[in-house]
Amino acid sequence: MGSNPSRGLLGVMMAFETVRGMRDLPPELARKKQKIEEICKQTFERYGFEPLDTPIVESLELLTKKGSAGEAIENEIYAFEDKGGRKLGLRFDLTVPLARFVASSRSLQIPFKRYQIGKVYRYDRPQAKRYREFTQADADIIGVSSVLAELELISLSYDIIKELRIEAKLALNSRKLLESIAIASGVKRDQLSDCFRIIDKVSKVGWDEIEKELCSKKIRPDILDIIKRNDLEYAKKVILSSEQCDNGLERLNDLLRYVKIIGLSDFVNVDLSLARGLDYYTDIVMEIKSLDGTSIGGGGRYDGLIEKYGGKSTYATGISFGIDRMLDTIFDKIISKETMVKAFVAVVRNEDFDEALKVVTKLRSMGMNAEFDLMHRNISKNLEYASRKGIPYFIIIGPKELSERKVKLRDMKTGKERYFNLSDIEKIKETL
RNA sequence: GCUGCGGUGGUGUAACGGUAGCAUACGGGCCUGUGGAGCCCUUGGUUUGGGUUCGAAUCCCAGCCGCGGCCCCA
Repeated sequence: MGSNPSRGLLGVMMAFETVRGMRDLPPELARKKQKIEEICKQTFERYGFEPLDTPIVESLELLTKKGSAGEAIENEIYAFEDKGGRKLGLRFDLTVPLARFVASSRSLQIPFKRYQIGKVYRYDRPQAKRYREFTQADADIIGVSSVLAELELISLSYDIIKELRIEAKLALNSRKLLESIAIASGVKRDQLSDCFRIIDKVSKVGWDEIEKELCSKKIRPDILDIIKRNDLEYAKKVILSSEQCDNGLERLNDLLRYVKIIGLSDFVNVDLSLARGLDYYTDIVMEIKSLDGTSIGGGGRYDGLIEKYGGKSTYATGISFGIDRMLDTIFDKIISKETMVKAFVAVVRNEDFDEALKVVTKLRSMGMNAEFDLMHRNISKNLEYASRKGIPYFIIIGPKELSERKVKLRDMKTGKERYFNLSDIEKIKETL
């Protein structure tokens, strides 16, 4: 088919489909996605984060600013020119727009805690769980140097994961520490970026494979021995014996101590191989992985980014959740087969239809989600419709009921039926 | 952007190079006011464009889309 409408043999117009890498969500999935977003939003707000809304379109210059996201992601930017010849692009994350906002805000109250849930775009090869348009939920704390900021992020991550009933763990590491270990084991400064990228793949390809890769790039593989142990005490000894000073170890230990205090030690694992791809991370990095290994969120500290966008040097740390990834992993764990519709109103005879209209209007004015038969189908079909759609209550208006100025309310689950007077429909809502 | 595999109604499947069929979903009907059932009926398909052939879902080439890998990442 192709993304343009094509013509079949008889010149008949074929239907459009979504463009490559983008998808429609049918009601069942859209409902779940909304539910996930809602949980994120409520959690963020419970922790005192405020919403920020920024444009999807940014200047290409901002998005490609060197030293921010890294070269690799530049190839993934959806870029285009507008009619005025301005070079623009679609945001590939929510952190860069935030940094722009902060950099250009003169009077931000610190700490600035903001959240944002929105679509982002990356022009890469679509595969399962990889889309060119996807939704992220971001929470960031600006202006705080203490790892208490990271603690907040970890804590809210736990709350979200728990509420979604996803089985996942949070991996934690420090780029500074990793850097110190690398330098101490003979990796040259200009090899760090490559080195980290390779190490980050361990869980995917295994130790032997990355050792080969390191060697092929002429990077000394000694670092692997340290990382393999995944032992902070051992790492400490290695670093202390060299001349690395600001190694991030202390901060990582502080954070772990706090994590223990709030009882999340089981949720958080130190993983010395965690590096993460984006270049703007400077210290603590974290990643949330579900048990099947897919990454559903990640983040870390990016203390240098805001300055790069013309602001003053500012501490910053944040986390971002991949809503679509969560949606794909949850799939049917959140049972939301029921529609938001609470009641369906149907008549037995068409001539009583006006009464149904009045009743449904009344229900809606009370704030109740209600539907009625738009198609004049018979009662049996309507029951079937309501049943399949999972509407919990069915209101029947027939000659028997009307002769007593009543309606019948049927509980679709139990089959129990009760009568209500037409004059006090309000009572229906109270009793549900 | 590079690379391997794939593509039949909405969904799931069948068809030696020779009549595109089945199931399910959707829509309609019956059961004459109580549902997820049953019976009957309708609609709807070979990803697109070329080529080979008397004849292509089937073979060849290209595009599109999907899946996996590289790259990277949510």
